[in-house]
Amino acid sequence: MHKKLEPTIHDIARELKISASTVSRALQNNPRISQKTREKIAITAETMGYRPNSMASNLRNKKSNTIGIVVPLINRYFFASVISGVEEVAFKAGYNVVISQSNDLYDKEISIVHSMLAIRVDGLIISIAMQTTTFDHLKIFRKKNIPLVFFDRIVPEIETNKIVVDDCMGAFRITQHLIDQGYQRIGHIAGPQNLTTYQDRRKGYMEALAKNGIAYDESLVVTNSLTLEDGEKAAQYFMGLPDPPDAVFCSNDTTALSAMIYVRDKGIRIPEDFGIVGFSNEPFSRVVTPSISTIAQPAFLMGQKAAELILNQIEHKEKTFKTLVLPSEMILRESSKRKKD
Amino acid sequence: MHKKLEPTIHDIARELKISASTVSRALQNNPRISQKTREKIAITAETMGYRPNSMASNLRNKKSNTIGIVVPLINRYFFASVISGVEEVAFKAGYNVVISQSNDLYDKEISIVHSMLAIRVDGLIISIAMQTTTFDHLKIFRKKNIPLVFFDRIVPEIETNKIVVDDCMGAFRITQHLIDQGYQRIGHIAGPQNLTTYQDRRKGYMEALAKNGIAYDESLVVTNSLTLEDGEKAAQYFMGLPDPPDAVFCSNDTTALSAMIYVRDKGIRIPEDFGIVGFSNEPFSRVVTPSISTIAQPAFLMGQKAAELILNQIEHKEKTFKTLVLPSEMILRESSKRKKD
DNA sequence: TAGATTTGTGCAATCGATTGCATTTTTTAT
DNA sequence: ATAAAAAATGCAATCGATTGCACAAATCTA
Repeated sequence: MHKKLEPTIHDIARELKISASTVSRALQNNPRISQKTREKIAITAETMGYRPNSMASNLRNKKSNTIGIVVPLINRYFFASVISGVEEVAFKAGYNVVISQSNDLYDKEISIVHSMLAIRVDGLIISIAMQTTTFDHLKIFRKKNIPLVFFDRIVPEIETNKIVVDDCMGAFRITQHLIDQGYQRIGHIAGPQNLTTYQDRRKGYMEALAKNGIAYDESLVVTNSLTLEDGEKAAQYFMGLPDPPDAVFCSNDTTALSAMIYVRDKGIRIPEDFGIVGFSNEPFSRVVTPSISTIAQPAFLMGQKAAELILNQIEHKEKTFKTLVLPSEMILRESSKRKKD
Repeated sequence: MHKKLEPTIHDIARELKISASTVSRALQNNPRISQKTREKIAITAETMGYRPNSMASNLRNKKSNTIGIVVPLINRYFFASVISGVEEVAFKAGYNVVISQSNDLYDKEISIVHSMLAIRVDGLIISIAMQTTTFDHLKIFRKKNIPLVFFDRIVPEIETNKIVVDDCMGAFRITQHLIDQGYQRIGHIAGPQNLTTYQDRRKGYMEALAKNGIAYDESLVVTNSLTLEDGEKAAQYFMGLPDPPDAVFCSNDTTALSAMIYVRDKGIRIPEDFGIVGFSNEPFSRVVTPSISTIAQPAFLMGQKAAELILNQIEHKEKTFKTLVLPSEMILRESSKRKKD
């Protein structure tokens, strides 16, 4: 017995002694095909185990039914959650989701983006790599008019849909919280300043200081890549200052954690003697001791919204671009609450 | 000016006044085309911004260059890491990765798997849903001879490539560790027993008891879905027993964590009065207080291996199936080390 | 220089589904 | 019963890349 191939509409047509066009139309429930034939075809298709070949219809329709998503790292909780949200919405709408990760490398990002173009994704959702500072590879999408959505790490100079959380406001509020708790000298661990995300967090920090009449002290701001090691080094730097800070706002929870461990191991009490807050609400920040105050970003929602935006562009040919700013939520925990309420 | 379409090989052919076949061959570096023509074509393709339409070639070649991956939940660290590993290997090999999540629901899994068939994935990598107990939707792959790889949550009755960690051994060793630490009555929080993963962890636990001449006490084993709440409830149950255990081996870190918090909040000292160990090495287990002893699974490696297996099947038409058992690693932390070494 | 090779290109069919237009069949009106 | 209108179906081209085979051009042989 030779290999059994997948049945096609032609096989169904032959079986029923009708034309392939009729089969095609019937399967799409085209009203021009009589009810009777449609049912007959549906049944035959079912019994023959027919499944439409999407490569063929995609080719003909010039539509891949695929959404691409590019993130720095898939196994980062925030990004994984965004992907999860995208998948949920896309799947319901009948789209497939192709993923790839840049590992925060510029060259890989370029390579990925080109591959996404090659497979003719109907739209691309992307959060750019830390390394990325030029954007020709993304401008192609605008030129070719392929829907493009940036999330979290956006590119201001490209006009398209964008979704961010209110980084500035989040940073402002949590810095204000530190001030409210009576901390006097507040340091900041800032992330790469080529990313608006981290620019904004820094801005929120500075605005909170300004609003409370606290002078901005550049020596209290450390800029790095926000790894565990970076957090520890920053903490070490802070503690070595002649007049060290008594609290620090970290641009992510990872550095908040390693800084906290460093400070704690120095025998400094948290939050009594030193306050720490992070950003992102990583799962661990809730369960470490002391638990870390932070800003929660609605990652899953962000993914859903990103998918909705891109689907609108794809299907309704929405022409206007918006920038969604999703609200962040301040979550206060042990690491910064030294006042009793 | 009307819409500028993507150039095709026909456009290149027209431009150079040659045939599309020649262009096609030249772009594939077919030696039958002269060096000179090949270069000419390469240059024209470049200047025209030509990108092969993969839908067209996929259709013709009956190959989608796509690997599907189905996991219960994308934003679970373990699964996200596996996906990350798959993506890395697949991308290097020129394959795209399409993802979908079952949310541990049987019906969604079926729906996803059918959609993967519809887009004609060249292979599927899957970890089945907790709910899944019948497997017709997966047997289709065997029938149609589409490469299939199970990882972590496998289906024993389907003969194909599989990758697991040594759950039984991991469970055995960490239970043995508890015994070595002098714990006498060791409980177990078991996961859904329709999954081999959790069967094996339970088996390892029982074997360790047996080896040490400890009678198996059914009242010390709780089976549930391993959520945070389940862990807390289990702990509550254990502590309410007339003769409660003095240690517990939890089938995942999530229940280990919530059980630990419950026990700790009861004022019981960990590890002095009560030992806790988990499974999976979730990122948080290292940073909570006390840190949780656990079994690390090489998730990223698992993803890489899964991709390699499936690529071998796809490209070299490898006929034999193997079951890779990756070694797990025992990571001892504060929650179970009460003896000084 | 004619004939045999080798090398380079092109023709046309193919992959499977879709669709404008033409054609056939059925229904309705007169 | 017959023309006109409506409904159902089929033909053939198309989407873009690939490839077996045929044919043409260049090179070699005697």
